[in-house]
Amino acid sequence: MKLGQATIKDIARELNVSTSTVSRALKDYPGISDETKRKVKELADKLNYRPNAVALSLRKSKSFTIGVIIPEVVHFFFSTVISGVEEVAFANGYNVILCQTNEKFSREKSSVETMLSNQIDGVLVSFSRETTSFDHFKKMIDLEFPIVFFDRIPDLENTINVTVNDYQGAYNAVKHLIDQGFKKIVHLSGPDNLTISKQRKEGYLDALRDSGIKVKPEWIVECPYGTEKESILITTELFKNKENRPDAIFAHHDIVAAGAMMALKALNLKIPEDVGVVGFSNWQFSSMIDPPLSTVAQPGFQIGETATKILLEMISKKTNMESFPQNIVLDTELLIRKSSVKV
Amino acid sequence: MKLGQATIKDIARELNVSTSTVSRALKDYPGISDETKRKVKELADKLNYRPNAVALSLRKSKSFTIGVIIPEVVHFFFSTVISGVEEVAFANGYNVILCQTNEKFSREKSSVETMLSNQIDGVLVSFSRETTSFDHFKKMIDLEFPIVFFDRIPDLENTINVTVNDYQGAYNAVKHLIDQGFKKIVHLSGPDNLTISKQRKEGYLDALRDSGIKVKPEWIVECPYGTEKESILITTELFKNKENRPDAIFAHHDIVAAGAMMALKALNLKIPEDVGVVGFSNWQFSSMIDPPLSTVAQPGFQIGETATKILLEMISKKTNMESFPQNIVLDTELLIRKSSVKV
DNA sequence: TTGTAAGCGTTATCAT
DNA sequence: ATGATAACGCTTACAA
Repeated sequence: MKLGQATIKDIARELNVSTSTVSRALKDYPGISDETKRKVKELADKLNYRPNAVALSLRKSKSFTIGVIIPEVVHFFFSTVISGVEEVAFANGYNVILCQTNEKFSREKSSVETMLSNQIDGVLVSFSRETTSFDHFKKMIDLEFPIVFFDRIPDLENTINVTVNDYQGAYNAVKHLIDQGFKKIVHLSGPDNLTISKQRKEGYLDALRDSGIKVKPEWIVECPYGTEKESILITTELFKNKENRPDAIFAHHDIVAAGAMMALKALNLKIPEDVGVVGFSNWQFSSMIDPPLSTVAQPGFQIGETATKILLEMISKKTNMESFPQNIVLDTELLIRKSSVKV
Repeated sequence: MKLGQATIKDIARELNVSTSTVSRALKDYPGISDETKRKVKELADKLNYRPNAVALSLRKSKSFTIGVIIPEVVHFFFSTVISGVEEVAFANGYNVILCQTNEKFSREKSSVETMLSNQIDGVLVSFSRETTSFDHFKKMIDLEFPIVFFDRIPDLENTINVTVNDYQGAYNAVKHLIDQGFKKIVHLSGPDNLTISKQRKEGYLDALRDSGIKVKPEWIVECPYGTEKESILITTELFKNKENRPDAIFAHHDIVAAGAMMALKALNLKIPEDVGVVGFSNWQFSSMIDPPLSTVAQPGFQIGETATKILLEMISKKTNMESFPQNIVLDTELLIRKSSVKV
């Protein structure tokens, strides 16, 4: 495309051979004289020849590019996943095209269109908060287009998903709070339509139930946006009255937990003496805040790696769809720090 | 590429017209009967026709794709920049291909090759910590390949760069520490080969000089990796002895500052009473740590937006190279929080 | 108003 | 050992 870029044709012309000869020489096909090979390669080198990946894509119906659709890059979790994706993709000669939806359904749909138009070989998806219809993904699946969902997975048949055990992670976190002697544990939950939110809520509920603690409905508050500000407002509301004040928080993720901690401090409540706090995701900052935040760590990098490995396998069709594990569930790890440990 | 994907040929065959007619009808070219247009569009719709972007790329020598080469996605600053890039690219119908170098020179070189092979229309670059030779970029520039550097800019002629005023940001930060009464201010600096590191160091030096403070050589310590751990080690070393102990830290970025704060706390030094701390970049966590960290905020999103806008202009050659501003320098903002304010 | 054909860069197939 | 040709999907002179 760049004016200066040499093509196979240029080499062929200059050497008075055919393009097929050049093509073959460059890839060491049998049946090309060493002499020719040498000349071709030398000239290619000199002209700084670089195969045109676009022409190859067209010819081979394969672009060596995978797409990633995620809500937002700036979320630590997602950027960690991308790192894992990039790593595996790069190691296998694949490029990564990135589309962030900013949690918008419309952007997600157009991202899917773009990706299909661009003949990408497969796609990794974690869908937006707004997404409730999955027709756009269904379409891809029906076309047998390689697609792997991670973190946020859809309610569809025959999808391949990579997640962490959100239920167990939440269960362990809440169990830990109970073990520490906390009894009135509220849950700042995530958007209701996401499976991860449901799973974490279930884990929370079951942990309380298993310990014989009756859950009050007002203990579960949805934080749909998951921002610090939202969390501060909600937490302040929950804790401002002395009577019946809860004594612990299990937050849907660390930003929400951090917001809650700020609100608690503003109310002059001590963490963990008055209120224990556990978050989810182990964001970069979680070990640095005061007190350090206990949290459920998700292996983001590993999620990215795993999802990409599976996707690349699907692409190269080493195996058929049926042989793929439908759901890969990775383990979380409860990191106990000061915010939840009674002294 | 997907077996199921309809092409212009399919439509042509089914409708008994030529492919050119279909092509023209689809894009409302003049000189096509309304009747034909209608039929073509209807069928296209029914077959779920989607133009093959790869074929278009090849034909037009234009891929509507830009590349981004950065050290690491997981850095809050870079992911913020990507957000800005994505936003502008998307709004203009461009895709974003992402390559992270993991701060490796070799990866950077191969990324450049990949991008060139893939006929991307332009590239945004913030190079790796290891990079000291710029031949690979020089090659692109000589080919008049559209390229915009941001944040980390090379020592090359005729490049277009988007940065923040690191010098001024650092100067303001250190001036602020001096105004607060701190006198023995150390600088935990960045990798020496990066312009940003040099600029920040200069700002630091000039601020001290302008206030008549003599800088001791041992006050400047390089933190090449910029990790929390590295910073903890270095800070502990710097502050463990009572005599001649410094009384403030200006860190090259917030992670380093956060590490320093952890080290100070471990030494039982109070922030900001005993030691004032200012960071750089306003990472997400900076307002949440204890005490909240004063820092120099960089407009990451805006850097991404600006760089991408310029790149797209270069691509569409609305203007010629000479008319481009060589250096866009955006302003930083000093965010004063508790970590640097003497009570 | 529509069709024909060439071409973007590459490779696979069939000749020679 | 090498060449000619068609094809991938699409656009665009040029012709009709």
